[in-house]
Amino acid sequence: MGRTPCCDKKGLKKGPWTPEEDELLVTYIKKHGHGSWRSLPKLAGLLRCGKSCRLRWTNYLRPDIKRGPFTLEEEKLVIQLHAILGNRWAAIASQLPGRTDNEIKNLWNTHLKKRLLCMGIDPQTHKPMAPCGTAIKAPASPTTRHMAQWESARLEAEARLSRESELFHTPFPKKPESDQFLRIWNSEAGEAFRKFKPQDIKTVGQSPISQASSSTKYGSFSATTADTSPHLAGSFATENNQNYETEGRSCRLHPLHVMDGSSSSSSDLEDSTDNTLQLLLDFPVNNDMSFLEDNVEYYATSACQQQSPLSASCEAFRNF
DNA sequence: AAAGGACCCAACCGCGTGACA
DNA sequence: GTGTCACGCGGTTGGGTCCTT
Repeated sequence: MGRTPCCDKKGLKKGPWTPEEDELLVTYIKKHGHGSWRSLPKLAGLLRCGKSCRLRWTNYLRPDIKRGPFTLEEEKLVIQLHAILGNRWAAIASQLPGRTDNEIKNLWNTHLKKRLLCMGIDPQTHKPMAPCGTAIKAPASPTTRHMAQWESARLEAEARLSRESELFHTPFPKKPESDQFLRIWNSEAGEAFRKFKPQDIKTVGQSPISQASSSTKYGSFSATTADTSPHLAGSFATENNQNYETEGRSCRLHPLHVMDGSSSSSSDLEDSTDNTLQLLLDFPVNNDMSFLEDNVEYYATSACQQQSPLSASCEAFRNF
């Protein structure tokens, strides 16, 4: 299957957008929504391809775009998320309201990458670099990998929900971040977790995560998580066990919390899988997600306070 | 003040993939 | 099952701006 051109480029304008073009695009989208990007330029009276219009809108003209320099908190968050997700800018951007993937990509390539290098941190591995300039190689523990995969899948799902709810007619409400987690919880991923039974692992061999993600466009994730998710669920719940208070008080649930794979061996995880998975299944299912309300702040601070694979980047960044 | 290098960032390019006929 | 369309994503580019000499 050959790649099809995004549009017939004959007579189409390229290069910087003029204020007049911006005005045409904004006016049209405000009135009709973007609909099909391919047909939008013609309908809006623009001599641009749909792709160009989409990029201009998503990266610049969207009313919820947050302009101006990144704050220190945002930069820290980008570094932390990059340690988990790598160069998956869209997934990272989904965690920074008002910031675009392009903006974050530029921030990373122009500022953060260099800053980490200057501090002796490998920007790809987020580990201290050996004197020769290469990162000190330490094999990621299964726990680390599993949590990273879970975090990736979670962020992907969240990004998708975010996109779905980002129809123009909605006035871009400023929702508390916890609402996003509530949406996740109510989404297919959360649904799968709520319905998941331990025996499913044995009989089906597929995790709730992979079940949930298999129906999404992010199926490529499910292929990965399917192999590992029993461990993932174990590690997820194991850590949760350390922070979950059953008396109805607040509890922490955050993957970054468990990024230190050295804290538990894989055999420990195997042994505790039944108990911990049960704990996971015992999670509140009545939409009481108050325990996640401090999640965002947790993102911004937790990895820096703990010994995690992120701690090298965070520590160096904090002291920069 | 001028020249040239460094930096920044908006925009483009090409690929991967889901949806659909 | 296959081909096409449409879209989103990550990588790259190039022109404008800033900084240094």
